[in-house]
Amino acid sequence: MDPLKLENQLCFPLYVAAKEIVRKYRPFLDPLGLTYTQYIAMMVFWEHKSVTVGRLGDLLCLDSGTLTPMLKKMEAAGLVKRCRGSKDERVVTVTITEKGEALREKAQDVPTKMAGCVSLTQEEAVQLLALLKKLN
Amino acid sequence: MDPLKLENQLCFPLYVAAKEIVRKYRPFLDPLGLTYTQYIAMMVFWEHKSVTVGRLGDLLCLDSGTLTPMLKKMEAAGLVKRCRGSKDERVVTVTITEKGEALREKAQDVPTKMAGCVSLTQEEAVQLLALLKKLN
DNA sequence: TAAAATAAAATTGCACACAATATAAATCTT
DNA sequence: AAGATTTATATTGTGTGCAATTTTATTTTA
Repeated sequence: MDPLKLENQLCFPLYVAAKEIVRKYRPFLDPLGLTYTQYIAMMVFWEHKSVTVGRLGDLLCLDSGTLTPMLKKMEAAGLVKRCRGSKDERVVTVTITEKGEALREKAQDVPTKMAGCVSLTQEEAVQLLALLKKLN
Repeated sequence: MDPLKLENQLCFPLYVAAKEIVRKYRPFLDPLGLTYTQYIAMMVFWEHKSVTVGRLGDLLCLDSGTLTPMLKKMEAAGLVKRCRGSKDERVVTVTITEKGEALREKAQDVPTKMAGCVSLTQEEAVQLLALLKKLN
């Protein structure tokens, strides 16, 4: 068993599967005007209404180098507002707008549609989730 | 159970795990002068010596938009050569160089080092692999 | 309290990743 | 065989993703 053979890697199917899932989201997210990364950010906003950039980064495992430009685009799209904190001016708090809230309705059926694209049973999904968590 | 909550997503842990794995490779690949994507490409060259861009794209699930610039960098680094086919001039065949072959020695212990970073048993790894394959 | 250390975002630079389009060559079709 | 179609890469444009650095603000420390 050659450990430097592509087919013997664990990382590679993981890398491919992650890209594949994002790709499968596209047809459902395009009509909403969201990328996958913006979509998971919106999930945070739908749940918390308002979070700092740092907190968002912790939740999404993304740094400011990725988030700052993306949040500016989302602000330009009218989905969120970005405000410097008054108490601590280093902090930027991002808050969902009415338009962002409204998008939630249109996103409602995305998870169901995606579930239809994934050929795993409920049990397998749970198992996969457990293994992925253990990986981190 | 809110299907639009981040914590209820299957995709998100997958997306995070994939990024995390690539991140864990960095300290081992940096000394070789390879990125993760270049590393998996080198695995193909170590195995096949010579492949077309198209075939490489099939194996790595990457398109020419990603491969062409990367292969040019790898050529500039002296790891591979790119040659237009003489029989069919549309085809570009990429061939590993001596230097590319030599890099294999230095990469030899990367899989072992990585295995030390992943907290999965052999059995769990097999299970994960099966679930990921079913996902595609 | 002034200087040093720390912290939060933003910026910069590089490397993907991929859709869409362009280019050029080979193949098919009539 | 000329035109249409298909095929293999390359190019373009947009959007991450992250390390490293910078900027600005806060906190700690001497």
